[in-house]
Amino acid sequence: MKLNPHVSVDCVIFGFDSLSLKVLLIDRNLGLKTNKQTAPKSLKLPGSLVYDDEDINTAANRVLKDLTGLENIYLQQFHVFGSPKRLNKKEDLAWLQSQTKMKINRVVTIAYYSLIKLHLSLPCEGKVIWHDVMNLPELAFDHNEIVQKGLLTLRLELNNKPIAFELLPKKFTIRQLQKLYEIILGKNLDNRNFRKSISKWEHILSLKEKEMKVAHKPAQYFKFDKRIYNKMNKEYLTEQ
Amino acid sequence: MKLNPHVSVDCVIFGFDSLSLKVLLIDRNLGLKTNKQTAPKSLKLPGSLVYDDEDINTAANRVLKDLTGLENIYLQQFHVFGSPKRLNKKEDLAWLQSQTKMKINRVVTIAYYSLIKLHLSLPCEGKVIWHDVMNLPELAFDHNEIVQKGLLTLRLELNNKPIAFELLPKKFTIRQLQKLYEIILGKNLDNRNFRKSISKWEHILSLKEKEMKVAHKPAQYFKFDKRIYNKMNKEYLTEQ
DNA sequence: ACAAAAGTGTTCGCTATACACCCATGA
DNA sequence: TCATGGGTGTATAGCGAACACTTTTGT
Repeated sequence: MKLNPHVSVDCVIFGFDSLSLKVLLIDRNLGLKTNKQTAPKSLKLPGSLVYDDEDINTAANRVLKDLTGLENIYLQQFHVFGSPKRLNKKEDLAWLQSQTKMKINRVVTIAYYSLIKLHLSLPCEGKVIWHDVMNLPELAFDHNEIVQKGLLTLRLELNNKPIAFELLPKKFTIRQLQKLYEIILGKNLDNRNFRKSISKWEHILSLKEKEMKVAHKPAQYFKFDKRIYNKMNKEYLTEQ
Repeated sequence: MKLNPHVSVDCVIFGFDSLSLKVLLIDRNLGLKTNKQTAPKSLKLPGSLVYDDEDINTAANRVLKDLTGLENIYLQQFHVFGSPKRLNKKEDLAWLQSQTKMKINRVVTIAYYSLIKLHLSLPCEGKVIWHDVMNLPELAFDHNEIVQKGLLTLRLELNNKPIAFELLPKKFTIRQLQKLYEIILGKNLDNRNFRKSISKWEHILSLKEKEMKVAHKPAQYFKFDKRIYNKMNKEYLTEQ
């Protein structure tokens, strides 16, 4: 099974820690033996060339699984970056050739975004960097552009698909949900209006459970019910 | 300059003739000398492999220009089709190899959709088929799937971008605009409510001109003003 | 008692929807 | 004069936005 040197996938993996939105980055100098202390960080998105007989979605899932051990994760293609100038930085091309041991001229990359629950402990700790999605440093290739486009896509899809719940723990408070919306949309929301609108969403169920040991009125926990969501959504689509 | 045998672009080119939404197809048996009369139609979307040093957007524009002579046309990437099984039909693979004279294993294709004004006379008449977008016959490769996804994308973007005017003549009637919306959205709209809502769109200007020689009350012509649209849209985006 | 976040209602303007008739023209 | 599509207004329900205070807990 041979890697195709012309087509790759790159994953923008988002996570949410109740305070800010993070993106998973890899330091490609981390494994180097030389200059361990002094080597500058060289951050990039996780990605891979695609195998000759591999579906591109499978390739994106493979990258995600190899890195985090997770499967059946929300993962969606959002844009192709196909400029021949993508590899113009010398160090990027050099790194790619040394990694793959292939001669590489140009790579068209298909960008995916993925949403994972950051509070779960993953087997990739230490090997990866969760960086705040705002104020990213310069990344390899055109990866800054890819993250920006991914964030924009996330923002546009927030109102069409139940993606917020992919980023939150199974039980969450309204405050957490609102904070997540505020970060992704990039604006503050009115707490009363927010509660009012989600109280109409039948796919959000309140649990009996409340927060414990917090120095304020404890918040109610809620959960997302996928079955109800799908049922409602189906009705909505068919009545049009 | 060499074609890259792994990456292609395919274009779903939509047109609107005031009655139905059409898609541009090519009969790849049309040029064959043998069986001129009896050869079955073998329809496909226009597309091309990408040159080694060519940007993918440039490649899509090239396909469009070569076919229609048109430049600066609305053209947008919407999905990548990357299953290794895309070329599973024997006749598809054979045709591709004979066309390109290259050995081809798998091709990842980036699908674009494009909107053109069908009432303009194009240099491709006779060479292409404008087929109603509904009830398409079986197309080559996975091109049926590509058209369906393109149509879905068009539907979703209709409310976010001024794409309807790319399909209409420069001056158009409200009825034409409504008909286009109805076809793309797949449902009937109330004429009074439709007129009411677009009368609020400041980027649609009524012209002095009316229809002539029609056997009913002549309709007012309108035009789309891109400058006003951009101004409004900019204000909308910044005030969020 | 205080700090800190949870939770709760009302008003107003806008928008979506439903619905029926007269008008201008060519044939 | 008839057939054809153009063009018009009103009433209602629901939604989004603005806005301030009380409640519950831990310290």
